[in-house]
Amino acid sequence: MSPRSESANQAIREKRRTSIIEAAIDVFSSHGYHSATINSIARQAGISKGLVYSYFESKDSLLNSILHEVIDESAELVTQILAAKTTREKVLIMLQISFDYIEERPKLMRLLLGLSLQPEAVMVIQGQVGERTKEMMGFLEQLLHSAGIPAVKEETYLLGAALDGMALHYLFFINDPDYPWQKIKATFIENTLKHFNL
Amino acid sequence: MSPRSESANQAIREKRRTSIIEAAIDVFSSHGYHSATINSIARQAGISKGLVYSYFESKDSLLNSILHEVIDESAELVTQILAAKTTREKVLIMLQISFDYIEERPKLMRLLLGLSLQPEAVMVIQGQVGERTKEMMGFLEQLLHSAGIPAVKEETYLLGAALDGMALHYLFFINDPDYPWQKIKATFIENTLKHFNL
Amino acid sequence: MSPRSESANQAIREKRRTSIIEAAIDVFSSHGYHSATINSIARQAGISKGLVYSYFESKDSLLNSILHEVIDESAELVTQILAAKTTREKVLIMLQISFDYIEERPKLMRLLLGLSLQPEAVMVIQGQVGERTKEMMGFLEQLLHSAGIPAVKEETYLLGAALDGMALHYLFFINDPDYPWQKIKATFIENTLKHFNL
Amino acid sequence: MSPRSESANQAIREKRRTSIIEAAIDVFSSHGYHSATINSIARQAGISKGLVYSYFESKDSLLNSILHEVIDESAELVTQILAAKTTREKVLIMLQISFDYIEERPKLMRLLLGLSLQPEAVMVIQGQVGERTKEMMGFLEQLLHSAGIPAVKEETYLLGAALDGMALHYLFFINDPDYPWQKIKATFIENTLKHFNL
DNA sequence: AATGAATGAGATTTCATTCAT
DNA sequence: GATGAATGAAATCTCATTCAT
Repeated sequence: MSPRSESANQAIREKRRTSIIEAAIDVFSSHGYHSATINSIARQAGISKGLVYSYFESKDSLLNSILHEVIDESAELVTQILAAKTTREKVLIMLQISFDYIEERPKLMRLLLGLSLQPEAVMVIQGQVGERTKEMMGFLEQLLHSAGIPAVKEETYLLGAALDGMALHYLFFINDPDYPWQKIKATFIENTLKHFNL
Repeated sequence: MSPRSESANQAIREKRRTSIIEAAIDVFSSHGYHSATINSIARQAGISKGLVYSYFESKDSLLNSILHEVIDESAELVTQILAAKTTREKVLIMLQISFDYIEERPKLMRLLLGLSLQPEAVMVIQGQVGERTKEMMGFLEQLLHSAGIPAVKEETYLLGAALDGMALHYLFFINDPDYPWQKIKATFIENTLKHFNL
Repeated sequence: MSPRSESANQAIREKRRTSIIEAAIDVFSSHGYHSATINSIARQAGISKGLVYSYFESKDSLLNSILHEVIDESAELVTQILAAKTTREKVLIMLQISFDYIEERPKLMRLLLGLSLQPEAVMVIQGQVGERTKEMMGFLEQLLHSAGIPAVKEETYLLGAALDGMALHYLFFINDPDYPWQKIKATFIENTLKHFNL
Repeated sequence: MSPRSESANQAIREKRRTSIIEAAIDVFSSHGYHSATINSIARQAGISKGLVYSYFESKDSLLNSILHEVIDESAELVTQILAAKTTREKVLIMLQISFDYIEERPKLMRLLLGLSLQPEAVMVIQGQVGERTKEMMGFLEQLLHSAGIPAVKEETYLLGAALDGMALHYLFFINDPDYPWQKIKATFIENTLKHFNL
């Protein structure tokens, strides 16, 4: 029989790549980058460890690829926020998107927060997580500024910190049945709008 | 020469133990628990690898001991807060103590936040960080409750999340000269008191 | 379309086989047998990894085939030498053929010399390189003997060693622009003829 | 009991270092650098593989250390040759030392010859083997020049090649009981002196 | 016949832990 | 009590070989 067609191979590779990345996010997230082993990532993806290296040069490069995907995704989300008309809507959508992200990609979120805590440990990352965070803060500042909020700089940092704190707590308590996430989220949104007089 | 007295020995051991724990917090904090090596901890403490094992059974047990010390320290801090008279004072002192802790023990803080993000990574820890966090939240709830704040549960979680978010950001931005930590802190305190009508 | 004729297929296979062998000599020679990968040999031959295995059972067997080809080639060369009439001519032709071989097949030469230095490295080879060398020495001895050279055995070994040393140096210095290979070669031939009073 | 004294440790380390280097020369020599495994070197040295890494940063660095030792040794030998008075003596001593080296350190010799054949394979080495070879050639040239030999350059290369060829053959045939090494060596010396009219 | 995705044994390297001194 | 030499399990990464297509 003839060999697989070029496009069939492309499809296989694209699918595998995605499944490895998902598996890696999962394992990096729960064990941390260094404790996670390529073997467990491969097992999680249902493949052999050798195959991981056919898709990613190294463990470092695998993490790097994940971060690049994240950054690309983030950029897309920002455009959604900018599409809103009033400031109130912009802030609301921003909050909504943030919480959606936390809820839909908790593992990715945990990975990013974990990496942001160990700048020296994971050399490869270096700027990347920092860059993304700063861009986010810049965007937030612009948003608040356009709403005419005084003391913008401090308020930006405070809002950013509050959002990251929410994410941290969500990840920490999510399996606790007594944790009233929906209510907390609603109260947070309410408090935020009120705080900014929106 | 006469042998060192029993009590002198004890004092030396205690001092050494503390210095190993400090070194471990330092190294665990910057490299992460897994990547930190006993060798580098020993070097940091100015002693030999072998001696670490005369004080702590294993790397796991060293981390465990750190956590116990932290928990004991926390308990002490709580009593300070309870000593205040008015609710406003209690909240103020609580905030002050929290920020002092973040500023004075950034490495410990980073370690704790990192551990809280990776529940599966270090089996031994499991409950401990969680226990401490929950105790903190309970205490916070009690505090807000005594101040007659409505929606106490949500507000407690929100305040806790905000404080952890502040810590996360402090650790992340602390080396950035443009980061206005003092102003942010002041604004946070102001906002919080205002939010609770204190 | 009609299927390719049997003989056309044969021709294609033969050509392919040769191209794989040439690629393998190239890669084995520059990286060493162990470090050479089937992948790079396939790439060098312009085909896929899998196809190499349709021509050769294994990496070992590929090396083996190379050696067999070499041995067959050598045998041919020997007949050329024997065709010469006088001893002087025989020696001259032998030297000429040796140097031609070194110059035209430096990669093969490097491979053979390398293998001869590592008897334990590649089990399969074991005897083969040795056999060939001994045959060569036997032939050389016969040649010198027929020229009435005294102390034939030692002189044979000395001539063989000198030729191998020339090859070794040629391979080592060939990229050095100051290396006067042509002059060295001429002087070697001159010295040799003089040494044997030819 | 008190820990080992500083000097006792020094002695242990020096001895081990030497034994690892000897084992490495042995294994590198017979299997080639790439095929040789750290495990087999460790086994040969009677230690665990981990200990090898306590003495040498990497396999590369182990090879590097061997080469440095070789280069240092070579320099010493050269001084011995220069101590001789007449040219004849110098040449004789040079030959003697060369053959002694081949006979006493056959494994090292095999390693060096093998490395000289694979300049691209063993990156670490890069210049080193080449440097040493060129220095040797330079020294040889000087020696012949001082003896008033015409066509010095070619004769130098020829003598160098002959010596390396002798080494190659010695290593190849040494286990063959019919190989008359002593006679070959004597004839070589005789021929050489005669060739240079010494 | 031809491809390259996939596997897994095996190599290098790291490091928690032990133990002789 | 104190040191660091020594071990070996485990992690990262490579590559010969297989096999579905």
